[in-house]
Amino acid sequence: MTATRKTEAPESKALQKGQQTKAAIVDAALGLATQIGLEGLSIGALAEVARMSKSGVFAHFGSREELQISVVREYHARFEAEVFLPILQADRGLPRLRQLFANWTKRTSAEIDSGCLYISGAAEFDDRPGPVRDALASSVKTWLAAVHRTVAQAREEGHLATDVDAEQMVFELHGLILALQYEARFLRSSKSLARTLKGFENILLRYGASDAAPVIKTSAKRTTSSKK
Amino acid sequence: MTATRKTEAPESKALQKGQQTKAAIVDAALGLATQIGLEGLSIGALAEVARMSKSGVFAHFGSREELQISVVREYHARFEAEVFLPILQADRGLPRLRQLFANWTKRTSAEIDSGCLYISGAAEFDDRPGPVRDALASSVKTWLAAVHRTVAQAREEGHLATDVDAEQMVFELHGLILALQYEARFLRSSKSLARTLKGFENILLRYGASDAAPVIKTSAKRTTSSKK
DNA sequence: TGCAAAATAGCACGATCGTTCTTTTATAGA
DNA sequence: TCTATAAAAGAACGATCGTGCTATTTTGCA
Repeated sequence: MTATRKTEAPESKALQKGQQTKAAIVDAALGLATQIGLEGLSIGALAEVARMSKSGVFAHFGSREELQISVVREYHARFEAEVFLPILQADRGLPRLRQLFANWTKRTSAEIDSGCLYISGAAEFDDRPGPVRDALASSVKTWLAAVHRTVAQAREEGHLATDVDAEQMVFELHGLILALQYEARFLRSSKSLARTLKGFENILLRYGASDAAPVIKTSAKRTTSSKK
Repeated sequence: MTATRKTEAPESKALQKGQQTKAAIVDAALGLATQIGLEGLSIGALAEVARMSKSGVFAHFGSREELQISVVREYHARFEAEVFLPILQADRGLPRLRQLFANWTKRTSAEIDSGCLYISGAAEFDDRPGPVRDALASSVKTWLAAVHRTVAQAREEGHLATDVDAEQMVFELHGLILALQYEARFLRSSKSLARTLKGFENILLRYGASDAAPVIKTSAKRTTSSKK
C-alpha cells in the first residue's frame, strides 16, 4: 500500500531500534502486570517505568488491549522456556512428570515479587470476553495440554497405573498449584510449598506411581518433638 | 468531638432509613464486585446501579476502601450463612465433612454470574497490603479454620484414619475448589464439577474414609489399604 | 554526509476516578 | 405540626485514564 518501501525488507536485521525498545517495554510491562494485574497495567505508569513518554509507548501497540496481549504472549514464551522446555531433557515418563511438577512449583512459588499471570489473569478475565481473555485461555490450555501429554506418556511407559484418567490427574495437579499460589502468596503461609510436594506424592501414590515416594509415612510417628 | 449528640443513642431502632439504604448499596456493590472485582468496583458505577448520586453513595462509607471492606464483610456473612451454618445440621464427622464440601462446591461452581470474592480478591490483593487485604485474609482464614475443625472432628469420630494430617487435607480440598473455579469459570470446562467430586472421593479414600467411595478403584495393586 | 522514514515526544481531548464542599430534601422526635 | 438532624443530591476539584494529532528527534541507508 504505502509507496514507502525500504530498499531491503526489514526482516533481515531482526532488531532495529524500534523492535528492541518494544521488547524493553514489554519486559517492563510484564513486570508491572505480574504485580498489579493485567487490568491494572496503565500506559502512563508503564511509560514512567520505561522512562519514555506515554505516546512513545503507545505507538508501539496502537491500543492498550494490544499491549496486554503482547504481555500475555511474552509470559507464555517465558513460561515455556523456564518450565516446559527444560523437562524435555528428563527421561520420558515419570521422571519427566516429576521434573515438570518441580519446575511448575518452583515457578509458582519461588518468585514472591512476581505473581503468575495465568492465575491472576484468569481471575481478572473470567467474565470479561475479548482477545485478551482468548490469548490467556489459549496459553493456559496449551500448557495444560502439555501436562496432559506428560501424564499420558508416564502411563504408557508403565510408570503409572494403566487405567489412570490423565485429565483427572491433571485437574488435581492443577489444584495443588493453585492452592500453592493462593496460600503462599495471599495467605503468606510458609508451609504451602511442603504441602504441595506432599500432595504431589499423594497423587502419585494414588495413581500407582512405580517408584516409592520420598515422603515419610505419616503413620510413623505422631506428635514428634516438632511443635510448631 | 462534635457537640451534636442526639437525645438518645440511635442503636435502639436498628434500621433507620440510612441503614437500610446502606444495606441496599452494599448488596448492589457485592453484585458488582463479584463480577468485575473489588478493585474494579467504582463509586460512579455503583451509584448508577443503586440509582443514587455518587456523593449519596459515598457518604455512607467515607472512602472507597471502607466500601470495599463492607463488601468483604457482607460476602463473609453470606458465605457463612450459605455454606457453613447449614452443615451443622449434618451428623458430626464424615457426614458433616461431606456436606461441607458439597456446599462449598455448589457455592463455587453453581453461580456462573457471580464469582467467588475469596478467590478473585486473593488475586487482586496478594501484594497490595492494607485493610481490605486484611479483611479478606481474615475471612478466608476463618473459613479454612472451620474446614480444618470439621476434618479433625471426622478424624476423631473415627471416620478418617487416626494419623490424618488435617492441615494437609484442607490444603488438598482447597486445591480442588480452586481448580473447580479456575477451570469452570475461566476455561469454561463442563467437566470440572465431576472432576472435583471425584477428586474429593480420591482424597477421602487416601485418608482412610470409613465409607466406601462411589468411585472405581484404580487397579489397587499398589499400597492397598494396609492402613487401619 | 544528506535525507527519507522510523521512532519518540508533546499536547490536548473527553471520560472517569475518588473526594470535598455546599445545598436541598426527607426523616423522626417533640 | 414544627424543627433539628440525618440523608441525599449537586457541583466542582485535581488526577489519571486511553487515545488521537502534530511536531521533533533519531535512525539507517544512499
